[in-house]
Amino acid sequence: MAKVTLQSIADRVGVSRMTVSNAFSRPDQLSADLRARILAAADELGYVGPDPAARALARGRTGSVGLLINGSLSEAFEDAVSAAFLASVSDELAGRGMALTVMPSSSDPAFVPARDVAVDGVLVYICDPTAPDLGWLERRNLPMVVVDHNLREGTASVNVDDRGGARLAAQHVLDLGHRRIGIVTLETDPEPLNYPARERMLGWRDAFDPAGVEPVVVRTPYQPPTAAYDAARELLAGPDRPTAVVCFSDAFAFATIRAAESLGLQVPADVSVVGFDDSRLAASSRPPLTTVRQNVAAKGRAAVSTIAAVMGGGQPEQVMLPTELVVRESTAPPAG
Amino acid sequence: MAKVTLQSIADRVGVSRMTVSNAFSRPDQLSADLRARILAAADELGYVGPDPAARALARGRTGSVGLLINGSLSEAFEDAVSAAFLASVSDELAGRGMALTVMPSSSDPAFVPARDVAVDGVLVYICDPTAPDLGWLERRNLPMVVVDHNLREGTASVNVDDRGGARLAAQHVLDLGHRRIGIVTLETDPEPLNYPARERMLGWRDAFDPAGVEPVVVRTPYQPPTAAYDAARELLAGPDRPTAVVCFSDAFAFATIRAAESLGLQVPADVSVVGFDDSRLAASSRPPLTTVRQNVAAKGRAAVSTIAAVMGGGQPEQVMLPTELVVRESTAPPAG
DNA sequence: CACGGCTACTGTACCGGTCAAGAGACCGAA
DNA sequence: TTCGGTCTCTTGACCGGTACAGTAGCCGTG
Repeated sequence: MAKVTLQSIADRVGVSRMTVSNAFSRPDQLSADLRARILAAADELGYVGPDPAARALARGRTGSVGLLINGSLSEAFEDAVSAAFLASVSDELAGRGMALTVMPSSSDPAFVPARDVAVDGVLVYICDPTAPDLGWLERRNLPMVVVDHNLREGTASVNVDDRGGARLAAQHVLDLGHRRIGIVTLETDPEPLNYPARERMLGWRDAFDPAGVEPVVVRTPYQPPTAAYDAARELLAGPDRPTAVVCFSDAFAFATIRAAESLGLQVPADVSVVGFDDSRLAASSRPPLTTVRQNVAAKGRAAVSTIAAVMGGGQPEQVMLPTELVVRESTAPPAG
Repeated sequence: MAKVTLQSIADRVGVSRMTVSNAFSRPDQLSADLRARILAAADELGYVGPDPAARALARGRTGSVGLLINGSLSEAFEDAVSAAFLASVSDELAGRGMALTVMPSSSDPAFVPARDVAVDGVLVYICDPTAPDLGWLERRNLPMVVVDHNLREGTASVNVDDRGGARLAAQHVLDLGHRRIGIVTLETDPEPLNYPARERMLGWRDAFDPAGVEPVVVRTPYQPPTAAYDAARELLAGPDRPTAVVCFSDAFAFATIRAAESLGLQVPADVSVVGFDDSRLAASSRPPLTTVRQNVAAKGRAAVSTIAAVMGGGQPEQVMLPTELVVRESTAPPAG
C-alpha cells in the first residue's frame, strides 16, 4: 500500500490538506463534524498521525531534549546518584510532554550526536568542559543548561552547594574533636575536569584551613570499583592514621568503611567516616552514614524547568540548590 | 543573521546546493579541492552541518532508537538491574552511531511518545503488553524488539532463560535437603503483566512439583522499598517457617536476608536464601548471595544487535540468553 | 442595506535537506 | 576517430508536514 499522508486523507474526504492537518493538530480550527469525518477516514486508511520527522522540520522543534553525557554511559547509569538524576529528569520531561534523548559524546567523526541529533535543547551532564561536543552545541545555538558545572557566565546552570556542604562535613568532624583527618576524593585526570570534586575540596579546606588542620588527601578514580577501597585502605593502614575520613561520595564512604573493617577498625569508634550525596543506601547501611544531603530529584526537576525556560526564550538562570549535613552513626568523637 | 543553509553556502561558493550536500555527506562525490573550499565557506558562514530534522525527513531515518518503558521511569533507572541494561543498550547504540531516545508511556493524549517521537526503531522494555503505546508502535510499523517479554510469534524478542534459571535455583535448595520452602516474588497487578515473574514461577514449580514440595508464596510490589522486607518478615515470622527462600530478584533476596536477621535468624544456618540476577552487590554482600546469573550487559547488546537487524530488514529473531546458578554462601543444608 | 466581525476552510510558500537521473569533461583503448 | 567509462557536478522532484494570509459565507447592527 502507498504511504498515507495528509494529502491522501484530504483527497478521500474532499477537503484541503491543511484542513486535515488542523484536524490533528488544531481541533478548534474546524467544525466538530468535519473533524470526525476526517479522523474516520484517516483511521480507515491506516493513518497513525502526522509524521514526527516532517512535523519537526516544519515546526522547527522536535519535542525532545538531549542529555549530553561524556565519559562512560555505563558509569552514568550504574552510579546510583546519577541514575537518580536521570530518572528525575526523564520523569519531569515526560510530565511536560517531552522525550529524552541520550547523546553520548562521540569518538566517531562521522556521527557526533551533539551535532547530528535533532533536539530542542540540551542538558549537559558529567561533562568535561573541554569536550568538542560542547563546541558543537554552541555552534548550533541550542538552548543548553549545564548541570553540576559552572561553565561560564551567561550559560544557564544547575548546581548544588557542593562547597557549602563539604564545609559542613569538615566542620562536623572538627567539632567532634578530630584533628588527624583524611580525605578520599575523586581523581580527576586531567585535573580541572570535575567541578564538584573541585568545589568540595574547596569546602573542606574552608573548614580545615582556619582550624590549622592539614588533611591527608588520597585520590581515586571511579573505576575499577575496588579503587576506592584500595585507596582508603592505604590511607588507614599508614602510621598516624586519621581518626576521621571525609569522602567525595557515599560510595567512597562505603568503600572506606569496608576498608576500615578489613583492617580491624570499628566505625565510628576507631574512625569516623562522612559521605556525600545521601544516596538511598546511606540511611540503611551499617552503620548508618553521616553524609551531606543533596536532593538529586530536585536537581533533575530544576534542570528540566531551567532548560524549559531557556527554550522558551527566558534569561539563562544559574540555579544553586542547598545541601545539608545529615548526622547519623558513622561519626563520633575520636577515641581516647 | 539569516539562517545558514546549504543554499547560502552554494551561492557563496558558486556551486549547486547538491554539491554542498555532498561535501558534508558524501565526500567521495566531489574533488578534494572543491570540498575544502566548500567547508571553508561553510565554516566562515557559521554553518554547523546539515540540519538533523531536515535530514531525518529527507533520508527517512533519524539515527536514533527509542526505548519504550512503561511504568515509572524512576523505577527503571534506579533499579540496579534495569539500569545496567540501559547502560549496556546506550553504550552499544553509541558504538553503532545511534542515539537513544527514552519514550515514556504517556497518559496525556496530546503527546504520546510512541506515536509522536521520531525514531527508527524501538526497544520495548518492562512493558505491560496491554499498553496502548504498543498499539501505536505497531500502527507506525516501526521495527521493534521486545525485551524480557514474549509478545507473540513474529515479533523479535530478547529474553533470558528465566524459567530454566529458576528451576536451577529451586533444584539447588532441594538438593541441599530443604523441604519447607518459601518464595518471595513480584506481585503483578493485574496478573499477567510481568513475564519474568511468570516464567520464574514456572521454573520453580518445574523443580518443586515433582519433588512434592508445596512452597509458600508471598508476593510483593517493587514499591515502596520496604514492601519486600515486610513480606519476607511475614513469611519468616509464621509458624513452620521455611528453611529456604527463593526470591524473584537479588533485591528481594537482600530484603529477605535483612528480614531474617531482624528476626534473629542466621543466613544460611537458619534459613537459606537464593536471589536472581547476580547483580553487582550479590558477590560482595554478607553473606555472599547464591543467585541465578543473567548477563544483563549481554542482554543489552543482544537487544541492540537484534533491533539493528530488524531495522536492516532482517527476519525478526527470538533470542534467548542462558542463565546459570551461582552458588555462594547464602545457602546451606537445613539445620538439624 | 452596507458594514464589521466571526467561523470555517483553502492556497501558497516554505522547512532544509536527499535521491536518482543526467550532462559535460576528460581519459585510455579499439 | 570514436566509443565507453569514470569523475564531477547539476537538475528537478520529493520527504510530509506547518505557518500565515487570505476568502467565502453568515450573522447582527446602525
